[in-house]
Order: sequence, then structure tokens, then C-alpha cells
Amino acid sequence: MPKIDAAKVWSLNYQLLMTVITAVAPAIADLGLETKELFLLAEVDEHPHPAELAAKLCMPKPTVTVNVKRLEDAGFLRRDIDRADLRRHRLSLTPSGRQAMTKGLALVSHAFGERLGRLSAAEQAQLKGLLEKLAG
Amino acid sequence: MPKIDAAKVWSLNYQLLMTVITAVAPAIADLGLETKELFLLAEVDEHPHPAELAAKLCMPKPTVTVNVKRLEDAGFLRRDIDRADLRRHRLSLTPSGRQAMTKGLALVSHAFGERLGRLSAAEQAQLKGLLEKLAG
DNA sequence: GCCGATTGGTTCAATCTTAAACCATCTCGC
DNA sequence: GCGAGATGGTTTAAGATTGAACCAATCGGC
Repeated sequence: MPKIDAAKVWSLNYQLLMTVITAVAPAIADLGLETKELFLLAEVDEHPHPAELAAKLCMPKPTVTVNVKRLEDAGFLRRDIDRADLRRHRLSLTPSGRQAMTKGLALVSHAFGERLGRLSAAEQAQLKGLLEKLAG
Repeated sequence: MPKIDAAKVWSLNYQLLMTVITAVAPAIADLGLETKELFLLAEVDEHPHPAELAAKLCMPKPTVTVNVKRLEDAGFLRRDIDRADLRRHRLSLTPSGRQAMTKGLALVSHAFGERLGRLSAAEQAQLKGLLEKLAG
């Protein structure tokens, strides 16, 4: 019976991610960011429009609106109207936003990297490959 | 440079989990459960005390209190005072709670299993092993 | 035994989230 | 063009989350 229990794997994985992010949350907060805001910032380069962000981050549109507003007020984000489609807003990181994002991701990398350190380099690569297959 | 970017892996993984859970959320709701409540129920057998649940699920104590209360009101959970330690509450699933949990986990298994189906049985086992190393 | 420190759980109030309804703009077919 | 439907984003109001303060019971050292 090689079949594994998918719900168990999901749950295990979830707890892993949450443990890591909970541990770094205070340090991220010191940068002036909520963790959700950090992950939003991290996707802005690739997905500059709020609707895409909502889809990518699995969060409802109003949540994006609110978070974007906060990030804009904090000076981490600029919001310009897309001249090609007046409904759209094109988001872009300000220098300080980029800096905060970089620092924040470094914190996450460090914390999660400690866990990943339990795996060999080959296993790490393997894991990444498997997740990419799943997430694609 | 074999070193992988841990934050990327974290984020990839997070999006994978969220995509899956977002997709099943409506079906879970049909069982009368929020997704968080389902995962709380799923841990009750192993962690019958609210404080342990809070730690295991990475949620603050008041959140556990509220969710437990809802689950109790809905008839999915019983809450008895632990006679050995009068501060503690010992939680236990009612029959209908167990049934809802089983059905809910089956939904998650099915949805996540579809993703896992992209991997061979060997890869699935590999993934599970890697995650267990990380989460332990 | 008794007192200070710890732990388990709840309450409260402030904050965050989000479904529903909304407006503005765009797109497509005619 | 023009109108119906789709899409991008915001507002509002209702519900969820959670830090801080709290009470009750236990534990540890004396």
C-alpha cells in the first residue's frame, strides 16, 4: 500500500510553514510589515496588478485593496493608473519597499533555511523540484 | 551555487497549500465546518487540551477558545473538565464530529491527492519523507 | 502548610478580514 | 457607434482574529 495520506501530508506541510512564519513574524514586524504584506510585496514585480495579486496569493480582492493601501501609506508601494486600461492600477515598489522586501525575505530564508539545513543539498534540490511539479 | 532560495520554496509551498484549501473550502463548509475548525478537529484525538492545540496549530489561545466553543455548540466536540487538573479542559469528538472530520479530511485528501497524482508513488513517498524531516 | 511564579482558559476591545453591493471602464457583437 | 456583459477596484457592514488583561488552579521552594 504505497499510497500516502494526502491530508496528512497537507497538514504536516501546513504546520511546517506556519511554525516558520510564526517564528519570524516579530522580526518582520520590526521592518514595519505584516507577514501578508511582505508576501504581497514579494509578488509585485511579477504581478503588478491587484487582481493578479489576489489570485496569486489566494486572497479576496478587498483584502488586497486594504493591504495595498497600507503599503502605499507606509511608502513601500506606488500605485499608478494604467494608462492603457483606466480601471487597472499598476503597482510598483518604492526603493524603501524594495529594501524592506529584501530584508523580510532574507529573514524568511534564514528561518526556513535552518529547517532546510536538515536536508542535504541534493535533498533540497529534490524537494524544490517536487514542489514545483505540484505547484505548477 | 547549489543553494536554493529558501524563501522561494516557502512561498511556492504556501501557494500550493492555499490553492488546494481554497478549492475545497466550499465543500468543507457544506459539512458545517470552517477549514480551521476541520484542522482543529483533526488534532483533537492527539491533542485533547486547548493549549496543546494552540501550539500545534500555531494559533493564539483566544482563537482556540472561540473555535472550540463553536464546535461544541455545533455538536462536534465535547468539553469536559480534566479531573486531574481542574484548569484543563479535555476535548473529545462526538460521533457527528468524527464523521464530519472524516469527511472533511477525505475532501482535502482528494483535492490534494489530485496534485500528488502528478508525482510517481516513489516521488510521493520521497516528498513525505522530506517533509517529515523538516517538520519534526 | 503557604506564598510567589507558572500554566490553562476566558473576556474584552481593537484590529483585520471579507462577502455583497457598488461604480467605472473595457470588450464584444451587432 | 451602442448596449449587454465582463473585469478591476473600492466601500461598507458584519464577522473573525488576537494582544492584553484577567481569574482560577497548580507547582515549587521554603
